[in-house]
Amino acid sequence: MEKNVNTENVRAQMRKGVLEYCILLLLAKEDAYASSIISKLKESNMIVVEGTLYPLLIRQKNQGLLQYRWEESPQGPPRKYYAITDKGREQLEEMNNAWKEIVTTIENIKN
Amino acid sequence: MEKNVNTENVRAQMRKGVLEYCILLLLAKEDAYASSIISKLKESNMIVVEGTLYPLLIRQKNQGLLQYRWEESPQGPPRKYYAITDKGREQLEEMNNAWKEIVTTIENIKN
DNA sequence: TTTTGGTACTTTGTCTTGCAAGGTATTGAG
DNA sequence: CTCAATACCTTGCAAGACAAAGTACCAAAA
Repeated sequence: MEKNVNTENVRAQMRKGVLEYCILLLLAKEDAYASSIISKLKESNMIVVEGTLYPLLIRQKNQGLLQYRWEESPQGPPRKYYAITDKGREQLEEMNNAWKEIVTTIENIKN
Repeated sequence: MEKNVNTENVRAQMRKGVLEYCILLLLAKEDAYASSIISKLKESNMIVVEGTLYPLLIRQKNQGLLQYRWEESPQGPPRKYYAITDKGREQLEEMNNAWKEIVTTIENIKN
């Protein structure tokens, strides 16, 4: 079905633009490790895969937006819990504003 | 000013996700040529440059979403007027839905 | 007639980023 | 001691945004 492929592309592209925003939104509420972030985003229809998320988390950590700590898991290997930093919260503020602007812009273009 | 650079990056990334959507929204209202599209988007705070827009229009044309015709200009070289096709309008419908979903998703994540 | 300035379209090269696919490591159950 | 489940990480490819440079057309001034 060509239509479904197309539809997925369209959604995928829009998601990309707000992925980093979503990560910060989630981590602003509570610390989380990569696999749990993927689960949470999936619940919200934001499909992300490991190969996308891990590099993204590392990038945000390198920018000083996130930090992490290791925690034992009840089962399996230890988990890398990410937490948002003060700088991350500042960035999140910027993103909140940027998001509002984009939404407004789209409304404007639609008239 | 590091903050401004960052702010611009944030906005730029979000814009990317909706650029194709904005083009179709504009062309659904009236035909336009590249330079005028850039002007219109600039008015709406959607900064786009030539090197981004031209390949994008060509891509959308190759996908059958747009078609074009040449028109004389009152001054300077002729203009390539783009018009949205039926297929383009279908795609626009998909994008409208995708956009609504994304907005809803962000609201959900914010709680 | 040649130059200049404005308008418009196009291409090239670089850099970033998303993602599929494959890899490594830890733990507990059978 | 293997197997399954859970986690984390890396590599290689492809798409796309953008800066910068290039081409082309037209009209008016020099």
